[in-house]
Amino acid sequence: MRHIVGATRTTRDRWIEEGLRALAAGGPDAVRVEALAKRLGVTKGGFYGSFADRDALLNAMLDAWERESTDEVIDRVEREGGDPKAKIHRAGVLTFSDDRLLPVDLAIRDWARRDEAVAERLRRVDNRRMALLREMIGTFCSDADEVEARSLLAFCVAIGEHFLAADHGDRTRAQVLARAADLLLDRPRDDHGR
Amino acid sequence: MRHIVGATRTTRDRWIEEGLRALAAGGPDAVRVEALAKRLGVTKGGFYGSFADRDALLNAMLDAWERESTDEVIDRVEREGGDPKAKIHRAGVLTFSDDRLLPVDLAIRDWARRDEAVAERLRRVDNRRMALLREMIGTFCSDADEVEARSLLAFCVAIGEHFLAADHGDRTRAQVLARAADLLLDRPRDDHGR
DNA sequence: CCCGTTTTATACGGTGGCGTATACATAGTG
DNA sequence: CACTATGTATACGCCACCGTATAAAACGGG
Repeated sequence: MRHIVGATRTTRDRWIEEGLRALAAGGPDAVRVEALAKRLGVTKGGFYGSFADRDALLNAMLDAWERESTDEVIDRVEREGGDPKAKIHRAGVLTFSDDRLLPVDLAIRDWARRDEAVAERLRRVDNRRMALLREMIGTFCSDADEVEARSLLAFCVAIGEHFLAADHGDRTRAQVLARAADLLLDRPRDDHGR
Repeated sequence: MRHIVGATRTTRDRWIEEGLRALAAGGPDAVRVEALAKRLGVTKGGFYGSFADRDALLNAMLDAWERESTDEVIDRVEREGGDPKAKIHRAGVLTFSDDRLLPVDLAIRDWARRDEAVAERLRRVDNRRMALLREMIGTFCSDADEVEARSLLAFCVAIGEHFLAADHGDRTRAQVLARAADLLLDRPRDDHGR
């Protein structure tokens, strides 16, 4: 029985997609061949035609994620233009507000703490994102050390926010984040560069 | 055959301790009764005398962590005194530089994204830490919204730093963090409060 | 020194997961 | 229409893990 399909996607990609969903929902340990098969409405029979083993799937998932969360996001940000603050915001939105990419991103960050190969991939991705941040913040801040510090802060808050459970009294998290963004993305009062 | 022992610690605590080590090293899925037994030089036979099941151990681990990472840290910070900036730094050091507490803390943050009960505990802990940050930052910054924003930034960087893989060119991570701390913990130039 | 409590070793049944083998189905292509 | 990919179902052996049962050992108080 063919599933609904109608998709041009190869079966391989469907395993990867479902694998990323499982990763997002339960971490790498939740990526189980038989569980994915069930969710795909299939038995695991065909899996080993597309992948040597479970590990090959995990690698393919990381490949797909790496491509999607660098080239595609950066392309879109550059293509749609805007002022630096807007670009940073858009990059943040594309990466960290996407219901699909965000949970995968967070899961991979935790995974990277335990797996050097994953850490290496994450480093590539993060370096590209940091380069983007540096460039944007460099347009209104002339002290290179401060650019680096602000970039790190911006990146850390974009990620750390999701690992933080604290409340903010009357304020919403979004309100506090908006204020934090102002602190980081406004030109320093004493900056005379550019 | 008794092991080395000589410890006054009850067996229950040894399971918890080893459980936290496993949690730190591999996340909640790595907390396996038989694996812990092996590392304790014991078989799992006695485990079910101290705990109803694996889940009871996980809860006991969270209890121990919650107590250790709030009361004990906060007590020490208050007891040893110093100016606000020093206190914040000490709290950070105690929580986030401890080779034992830090990895557990990070693992629990990831865990909390998938388990509401864990998230609830984390919220309690984080709220106490945020209260401390607010208080400290409030001593040199009079705008309540800005205090909240800076506190969030400080907390996010303390955590997010460990989930970030980016490099900083010639600079070390520590150097960039020091500059970031300056940005967050120096009195605003235009603050006339207090 | 003895008895109850606690900790332990061992053995068992059950479950879930991986990877393999094999045979069936369903395209797509000449 | 065959013939060959490719995907699929089913069944198997294997291992890791959970929780239970049971009996032996260690320990501590009377």
